[in-house]
Amino acid sequence: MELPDSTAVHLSISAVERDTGLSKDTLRVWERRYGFPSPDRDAFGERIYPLEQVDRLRVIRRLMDIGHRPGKIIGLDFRDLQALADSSVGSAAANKAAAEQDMQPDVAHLLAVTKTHDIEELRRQLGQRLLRLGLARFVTELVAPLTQRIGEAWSRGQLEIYEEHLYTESMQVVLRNAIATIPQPGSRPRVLLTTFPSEPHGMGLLMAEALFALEGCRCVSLGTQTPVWDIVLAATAQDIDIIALSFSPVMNPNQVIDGLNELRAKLPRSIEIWAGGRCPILQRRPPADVKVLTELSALTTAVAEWRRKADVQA
Amino acid sequence: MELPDSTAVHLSISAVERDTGLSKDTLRVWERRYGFPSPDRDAFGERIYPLEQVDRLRVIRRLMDIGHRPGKIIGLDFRDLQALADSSVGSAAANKAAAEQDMQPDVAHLLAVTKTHDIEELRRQLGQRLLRLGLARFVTELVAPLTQRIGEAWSRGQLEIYEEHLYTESMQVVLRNAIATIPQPGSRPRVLLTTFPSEPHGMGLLMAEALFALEGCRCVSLGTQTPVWDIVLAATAQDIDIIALSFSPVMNPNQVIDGLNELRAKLPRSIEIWAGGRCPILQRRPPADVKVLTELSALTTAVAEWRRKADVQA
DNA sequence: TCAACGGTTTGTCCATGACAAAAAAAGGTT
DNA sequence: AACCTTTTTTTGTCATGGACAAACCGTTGA
Repeated sequence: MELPDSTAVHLSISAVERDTGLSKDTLRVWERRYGFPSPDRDAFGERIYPLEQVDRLRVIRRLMDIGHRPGKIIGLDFRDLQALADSSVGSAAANKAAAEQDMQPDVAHLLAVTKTHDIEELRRQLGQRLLRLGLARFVTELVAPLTQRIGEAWSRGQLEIYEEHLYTESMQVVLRNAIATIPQPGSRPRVLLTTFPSEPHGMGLLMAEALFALEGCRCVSLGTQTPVWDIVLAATAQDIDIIALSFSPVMNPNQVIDGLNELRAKLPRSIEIWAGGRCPILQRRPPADVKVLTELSALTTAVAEWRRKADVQA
Repeated sequence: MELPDSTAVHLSISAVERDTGLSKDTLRVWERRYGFPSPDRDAFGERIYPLEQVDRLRVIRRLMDIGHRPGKIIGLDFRDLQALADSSVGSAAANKAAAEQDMQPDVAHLLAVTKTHDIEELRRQLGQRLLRLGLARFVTELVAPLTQRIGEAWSRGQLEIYEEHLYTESMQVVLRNAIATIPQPGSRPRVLLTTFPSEPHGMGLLMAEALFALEGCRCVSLGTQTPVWDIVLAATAQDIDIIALSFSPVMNPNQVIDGLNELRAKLPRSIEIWAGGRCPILQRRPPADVKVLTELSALTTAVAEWRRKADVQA
């Protein structure tokens, strides 16, 4: 497949912002300070970024999420970045070998199935695993790690966007179906699930909803991308106890922190905020008065703890 | 609820960007040109926006989505804006009277139920209607008009964003469940469903998927917001006959046209593009070689026609 | 009725300067 | 060596003001 015309292999600054998550300001200031990226200019003097530079920016972005600082890594070439990425992923989570060895055979297998584009087969296998493991283990042991692998594979360029979409859609169908079969008791806590406006990924929400529902919580999902103020409105209108928010690694760290602080300030103290998802900033600088769930498996105990506290007060 | 300190009732420029969808550049240039918004400054000389101005910005944004231009409406005060919103929605579609008179009793009833925030009740009633009408009529006669009303009510400010989210989520659950029960034959045409990157609304896709599936088509949904190039990749990889795209009224007309042309250019002639949804530009200036479905009900006959053509060629 | 055309509106881009907050480095004490 | 405090460096975001293409609007002429 060919890409003949030059417009196709260059991206505008706003396209790069969208694709990398780096703001226009940041892109310009990096160019000024570090000399990278070094976009060409079109006939109007506007920046146009070659695809290879955008790819490199994505890797840099990913390394920064792990904790590296731009000044140190921005000069490295693609090969060094890739090597650093591979090694850092290991050391950061202390699971170097885990990448291939510890990966559940099931996870590896399903990752492979995803790459074959055979959706029927993928969906069938997912359904099978669901029945075998039960919903709780299905979510914590398979969906969570598999989704993470898919994300990693995508950001390494090993997976096309549409393949990721196919996976997400299939998995959503399976999860939603499973959730629908759980009877909804009117029990406490009442949980509101959603994401911030800049977070379009809904998979984390579904995983959380499944686990909350299994614990007998009353779930109210708003879907993705709800403005902060509307989260407040919905929480009060629906008599909510816990607001569960999901964050993916691609979210702008500042928006995460600002949003959480703003939400906390506008919300009555009695409503708790729980934040989950594989977003680095949450672990590095968790805001006060927000419960950060590092692992999905922590959700069950957290609910139990909430109930104990509620009983004491009552 | 009190918000005593000044930081709480003011938002930074990035917070306003997040909440209104207006870029920082736009916010600054409006201030320069029109004198609105007119944010205060904090101790460091940075803009801080009072909540009331943010609310007004949101209304302006809504009106612009309908087709108004900022220069004309930005000077109006809140009351005038509200009035304009009311009248515009009606006159634009030339269905002023229709708004209340022609509305199916069911649609009106469910709109009312949505406003009560009682999701269980809403979901129960939807399920009931689904059984009574059957999926095809449920989609064309109830979901489509109801979704439209909800959108209108929202743009008139009669419905909060979170109420719209609640409706969307409930309806999606019902529709997805219904779709899951349809057996999937391996039959032609194979249909790929998705939206362009700037179109986050997935309801139209679900409605279309339901109808396609009922016609015995093989549906492959990518969910929302797939880049054009990935649509091409997916279509070829999945051996697709028809690409079905959904557009809501809020989509930027240029992006609609540009995207469709780009897609058409990159796609083999044998793959058809069908575009649906209540997007004005589609009817005013439909691009060549793209089938525009004005009404959902036209989908059934369109599929029949496609099959006839396919038979002739075979 | 429609198409072509000039004027206006509007969003986005650019360059450069500034500065607070976070991180790292340096220094001093137990 | 371990720990706290202070300085220095790094880094992202904000501000200003100028520029311009593309979209839009109203008008003219066929």
